[in-house]
Amino acid sequence: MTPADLATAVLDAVHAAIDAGELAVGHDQVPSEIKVERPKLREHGDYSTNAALQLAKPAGVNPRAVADLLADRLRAVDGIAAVDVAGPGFLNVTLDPAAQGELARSILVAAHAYGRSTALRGVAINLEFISANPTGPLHLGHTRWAAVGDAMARVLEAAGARVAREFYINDRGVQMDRFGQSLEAAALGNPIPEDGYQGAYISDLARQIVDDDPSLKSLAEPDRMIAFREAGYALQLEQQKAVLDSFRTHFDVWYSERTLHDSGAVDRGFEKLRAMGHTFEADGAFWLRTTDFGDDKDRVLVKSDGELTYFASDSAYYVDKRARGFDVCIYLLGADHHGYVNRLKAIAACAGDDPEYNIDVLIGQMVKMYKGGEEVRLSKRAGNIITLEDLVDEVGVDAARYTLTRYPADSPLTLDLDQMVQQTNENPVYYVQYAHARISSVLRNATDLGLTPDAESFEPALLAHERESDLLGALGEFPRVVASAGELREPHRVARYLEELATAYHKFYDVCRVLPMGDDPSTPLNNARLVLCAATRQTIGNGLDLLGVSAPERM
RNA sequence: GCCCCCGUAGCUCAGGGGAUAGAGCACCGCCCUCCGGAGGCGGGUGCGUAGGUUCGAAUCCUACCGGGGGCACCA
Repeated sequence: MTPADLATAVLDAVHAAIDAGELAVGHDQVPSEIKVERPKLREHGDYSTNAALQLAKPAGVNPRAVADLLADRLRAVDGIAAVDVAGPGFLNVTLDPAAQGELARSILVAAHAYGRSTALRGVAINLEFISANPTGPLHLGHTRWAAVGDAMARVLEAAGARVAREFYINDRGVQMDRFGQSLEAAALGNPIPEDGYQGAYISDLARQIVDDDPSLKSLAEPDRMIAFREAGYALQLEQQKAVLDSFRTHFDVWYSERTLHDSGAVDRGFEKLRAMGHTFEADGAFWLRTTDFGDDKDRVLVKSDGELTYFASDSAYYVDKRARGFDVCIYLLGADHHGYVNRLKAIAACAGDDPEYNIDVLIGQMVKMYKGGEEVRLSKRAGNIITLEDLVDEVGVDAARYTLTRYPADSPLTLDLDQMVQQTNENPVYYVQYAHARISSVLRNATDLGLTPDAESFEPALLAHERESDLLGALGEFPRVVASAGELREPHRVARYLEELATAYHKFYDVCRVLPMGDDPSTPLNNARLVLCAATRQTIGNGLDLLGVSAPERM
């Protein structure tokens, strides 16, 4: 019996009690989602629900009275061994060991599908993240979005959504020209312009461009700057793609801002917004009246000199995404963009969409990194940056991805690089991976003994040890964790869950012998525990996969 | 000035209204007669302050204090 099954049973009991006239509430007053959770304390049973506490008020009765009558009905449910009423009116449910152990078998049957759901089936989601300028290497902040964004995509896919990972290339505007000028200056041995890019990678890039085509240096202006700009753009974009590829973050769409303009999407976007009636002209400029929808001021789309603003691109881009068939557009932006949330939502509203559903703007906070007791600055301009590559070189893809995804993206993060390097073995990712490798080892040894987890002859009632029960309880949480991680756009919940699951396994392993001792014959208990091991390995593997972290069989 | 985020153990951080608030690191002990000790077990006067809502608040609301970030016909 899974938590979901139990929630259904509780709900059934509530409705039956109403039908029997024992509860004076309407069926429509019953919450559709009954909360069933794992109590912290063992003596509070396997599961606990506050259903009675919630129903007491509308029923106008003492919560314990409600709990009592629900308890009577639940005791009759198959698989439930005991129901206690505790505290103000909690229902503490203890499952029949067989009903609980059955979960292990069902996990083996579901295999890779365990944890997946259909909550978002049929929903097309556009998930945009990183979206760096193609003017430099990806830094630590981008790395966080790479890890979190990709994990989020995987979690949403696990809920049944169709997800496109999209990278918006900011390849238009004055930053690109500054980039070109910087490369040009470096190639010619001139000082880099004041407002240019100062990083050491600029001279490397300039050298490579000249090596590829020495004739660029002798071009006349403005062709020379443009040539350097374009060559640098191509190389830098290629480099970003390569490094993201090595980070196991694969984008489905690389969307160029230039393309947005060249394809007429901007005109189409304006057309749409004009048709919805939220644009106006004033002071020689063309505006979007975002104040109609909560923005603190209206925004200019076309400046009085005829130039488009960046906001014009944002607007057109959103309309374009929707026109490409996406139901929900999720943006993962850096903290420095938080002022954009309201105006992006206003764009959606101006386009006639529901800003509470069609658009979701998530703000990720900064990553600070300390090395040698001092903060490492992350400025792309300053040059002293930690890049995605640096981080991966030092700690590896698994540790980097895991460490960055185990925290909520909206909380500022401080990492000590020295600590990550020195204490690599202490990193939680190894704790979780170790559990997977440990189980793999047990299963390998089982194979050597001619044993294999057998779901057919599996006797679930044998898994009655406290540590086995705890482990089964942890395994049962996985689908709910994945579902809530998707709903809340918080993939870190999966990582935190895996740490708990790994702990439950290690504790089980410590006191429950899985394989027969010495030359002892294999017993049904050995098989039951092997099935439990296999189910745990499957769940850890599925969870790590959602984070894009490998599940090693040996370490 | 206006807006957003954050204040939880010595440090880094989890905790979507539930019962006695947790983990890792650091520190001190203990556990290998066979499945991986990268493990397990024990050791703690912590929710910034003050109100409010609730049967119940770290969680929701208000004010204040402290830290960070942001305001454009920039990109």
